[in-house]
Amino acid sequence: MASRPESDNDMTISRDAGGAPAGNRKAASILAAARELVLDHGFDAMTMDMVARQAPVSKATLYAHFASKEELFTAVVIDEANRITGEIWRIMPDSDDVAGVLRRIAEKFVDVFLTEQAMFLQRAVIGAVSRFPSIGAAIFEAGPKALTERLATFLAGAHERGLLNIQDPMLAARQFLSIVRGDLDIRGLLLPAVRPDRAQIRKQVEAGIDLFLHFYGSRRP
Amino acid sequence: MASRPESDNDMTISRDAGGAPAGNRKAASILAAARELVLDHGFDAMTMDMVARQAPVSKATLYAHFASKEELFTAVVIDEANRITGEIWRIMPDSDDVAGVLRRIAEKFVDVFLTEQAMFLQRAVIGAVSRFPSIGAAIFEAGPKALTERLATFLAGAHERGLLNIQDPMLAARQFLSIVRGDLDIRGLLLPAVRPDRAQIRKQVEAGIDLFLHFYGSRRP
DNA sequence: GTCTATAATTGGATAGAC
DNA sequence: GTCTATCCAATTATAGAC
Repeated sequence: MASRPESDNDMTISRDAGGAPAGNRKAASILAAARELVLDHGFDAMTMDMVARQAPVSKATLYAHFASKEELFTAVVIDEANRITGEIWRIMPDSDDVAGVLRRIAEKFVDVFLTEQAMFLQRAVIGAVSRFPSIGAAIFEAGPKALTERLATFLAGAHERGLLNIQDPMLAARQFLSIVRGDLDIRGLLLPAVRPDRAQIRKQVEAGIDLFLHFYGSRRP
Repeated sequence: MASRPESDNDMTISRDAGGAPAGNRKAASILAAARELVLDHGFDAMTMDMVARQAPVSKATLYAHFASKEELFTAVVIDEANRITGEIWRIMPDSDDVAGVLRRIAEKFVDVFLTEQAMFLQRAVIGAVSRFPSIGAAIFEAGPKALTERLATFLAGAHERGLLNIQDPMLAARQFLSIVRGDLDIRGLLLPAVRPDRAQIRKQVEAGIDLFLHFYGSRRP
């Protein structure tokens, strides 16, 4: 967690063009600092003093931009979730090579969602859900739900073209993502020190695709 | 979360037989209070004052039994994890009715692991892992890892008896549990207010067993 | 808008009497 | 072992000068 690229697609912050004053830069640096601290320490272990020190701004300035710690946390989390899920949206093409598309989706999925960074985010969010349920709902909508629906749409299209035989696309999409995921998410959440084994992940992805296609291949099960 | 049955299998607390004085009852009531508060609020939102008030004991008494908040939290979590996983151990028989066994495992699995209670526990643990990694490791060993290994042993036995065709029992066990789980864990963790749909869960379990057996059934895939 | 300094509260942990 | 009362550090949030 040494260095992390700064978020670049936040809607509330315009780029620092000529006219934009230092205020936006301050807000951006606050958000960047908060992002790093949230990902490293979670909600509770991150203090507003730490944010102010790292930004670096005064606490008064910090509160001038974000009314409370919760609001700052929510801003960080939603921003990050959109950034992460956006990675997968881009590589969801409509091709007749079903196995190839599934492989690319699966590999991108494990690459993006199971990174150390995404794990820190999930840990922070899950730990905060009890107190801020709306954050959990927002993440669920922007993340797993959107991804499953997108995949289900692709699977339904493949079914109509006779490439697959799928009666319930949403169920099949959930199954596919679950198989590919395996226990990687649990391991990542509970064992922060253990680095995942890339070779085993690849093997798990391949085996998952085989299992899925063996059942949903065009021949009627 | 109105009432919750009290834990009854804690090793550090003897039952309140004749000789046992009030000390054990105090410790038990502390643990019960902490358990409820941990499950309802998580580690940080639970304060030692709340525990003392709910036990009800004084804070000094509390600290006489548990040296720190972390120690109390760990005691609660390990105790609860053993209780939950113990539920599944019991119904893992050695039968030739593979589909029946898998169905019973899957149903018990979703029943036990995906209860509101277990979800609160997972939320509390995951939120605390960043600061107390040993807790995450302990839960992982006692929970997912032990269950997967046990299931893998059963699958390997079925393979040797010619009932299934499984080359990698651990991989297959992970796949089976993942399919059955689907996105129920994510939903449970992120959407505490949403009650799971029992009918859909049952359908998901059945579909998962079909998918699994279609590939690993005795005929060579 | 931004800063320094501080208020106000909370919460983990303890002292001393019984 | 248990209680009441309290200490001390940390933390969120704000007041007032510039």
